[in-house]
Amino acid sequence: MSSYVEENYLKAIYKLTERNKDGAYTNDIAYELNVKPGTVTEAIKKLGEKGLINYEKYKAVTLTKAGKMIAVKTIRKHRLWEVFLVEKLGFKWDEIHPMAEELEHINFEELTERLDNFLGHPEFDPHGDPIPNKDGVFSNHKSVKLTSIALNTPVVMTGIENHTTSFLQHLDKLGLKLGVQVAVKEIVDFDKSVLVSVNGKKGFYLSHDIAHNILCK
Amino acid sequence: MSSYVEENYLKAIYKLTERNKDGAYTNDIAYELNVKPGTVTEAIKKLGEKGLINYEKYKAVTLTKAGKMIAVKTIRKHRLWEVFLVEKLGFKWDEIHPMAEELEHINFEELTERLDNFLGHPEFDPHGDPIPNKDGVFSNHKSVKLTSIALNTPVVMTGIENHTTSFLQHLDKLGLKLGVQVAVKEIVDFDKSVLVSVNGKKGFYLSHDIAHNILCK
DNA sequence: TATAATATTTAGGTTTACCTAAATGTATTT
DNA sequence: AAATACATTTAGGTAAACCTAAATATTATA
Ligand SMILES: [Mn+2]
Ligand SMILES: [Mn+2]
Ligand SMILES: [Mn+2]
Ligand SMILES: [Mn+2]
Repeated sequence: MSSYVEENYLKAIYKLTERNKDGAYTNDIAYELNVKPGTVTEAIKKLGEKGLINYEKYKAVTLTKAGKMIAVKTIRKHRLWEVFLVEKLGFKWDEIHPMAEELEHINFEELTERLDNFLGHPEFDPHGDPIPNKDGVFSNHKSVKLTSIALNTPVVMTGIENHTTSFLQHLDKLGLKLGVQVAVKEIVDFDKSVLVSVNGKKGFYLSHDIAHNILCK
Repeated sequence: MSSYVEENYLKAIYKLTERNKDGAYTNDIAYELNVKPGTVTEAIKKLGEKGLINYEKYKAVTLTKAGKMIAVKTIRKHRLWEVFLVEKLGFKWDEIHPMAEELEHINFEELTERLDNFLGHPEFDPHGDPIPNKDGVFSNHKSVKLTSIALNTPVVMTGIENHTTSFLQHLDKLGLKLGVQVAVKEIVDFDKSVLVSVNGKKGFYLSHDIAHNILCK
């Protein structure tokens, strides 16, 4: 299996396992990678034989230590390139993901480490997601959803839980970017929408759905 | 045909056609890409159908306008990434080619143009090769081989005609890098080796073979 | 101009990564 | 516990990009 395809399977399994501790299901992997379930069965059997995942027929799969390392290193490359695209080339945070999806498969350790150095060893990517170090260790963020912040308690926006272009662009329009100070002024009883202030200034209402996808500290 | 493979065929044909104006031969393309001649025949037929090359059975192939554009754009990406790797990440000129071979296939026009801008619109790559602009136009260098420079005429080293690691590393060892001033002090009758001075200082002898691969202006 | 040498193509295979659709296994609901 | 729904696997195919080896063209040489 080409490293391109292999890395994408392992990354998908990693992502799904973060949510579902049991492991990743065939159908979910298929959905994540835009392929059909039969294709996934074939692929995960091979990854199992390679010792990269734990595969048992009809069971959810999990990553082995080796598989997890490849997944995490791919995430590291992805996020470092995203930092490069934003910090050095001036792209916006909603434009970078497709490029990083390709760049993450360029495998030269020396390139990754020099890039990391060039960028000043960033700890988080432009979406606030942590960048694992070269040994695969993540620095822990401990952020919480905006929907669980107490009233009138100022916090800093540190991340997001939805990475769609439309969500990112909407946040831009509202001036909600990483680092801004946010405070919840009111929780609307009717629909759980929240009134927020941004950097002290009088703010606006956010739907529960939006607030739920904003992370703060 | 994947853009990765397609770009490599077109690039190889471009390179071979630069030398052999008739076009590129099946066997030469095969050698260039490390594949077997039968594989090339199959590939060039498809590229012909796509309108990227002019293919006639048993004849050398040439690039169409469309094919040439893809080849040149691939070369542009390759050389821009090489500048990045040297200027920004601090790699040496003998380390960068394999990485650029991968990076050149990342196809996002906006990425290429922003990279170009970030690098200050370089005209030449770290090996002295010209970087075509986004319309595929090369700036002309007009350099000549060190073997055809008149005695005691100081010139500037601007390029090389051999890109092997061993050649590059040898030049490094001799202090022969792009931009140095070189003068031919003597041409040895016996073996056509040349005595050169470098940046005014007393120099050393270079075999004809080495001198022949050094370009000056 | 035959013959030999060399280049190119063709024929028949393989592997990878995908597909559809049928078969089978697992889970949920009556 | 059957029946039904849903998930997963299997079976059989395809297309891309490679291979080897045989067949055929072209080119060079005797
Ligand atoms: Mn991303
Ligand atoms: Mn990100
Ligand atoms: Mn190169
Ligand atoms: Mn170069």
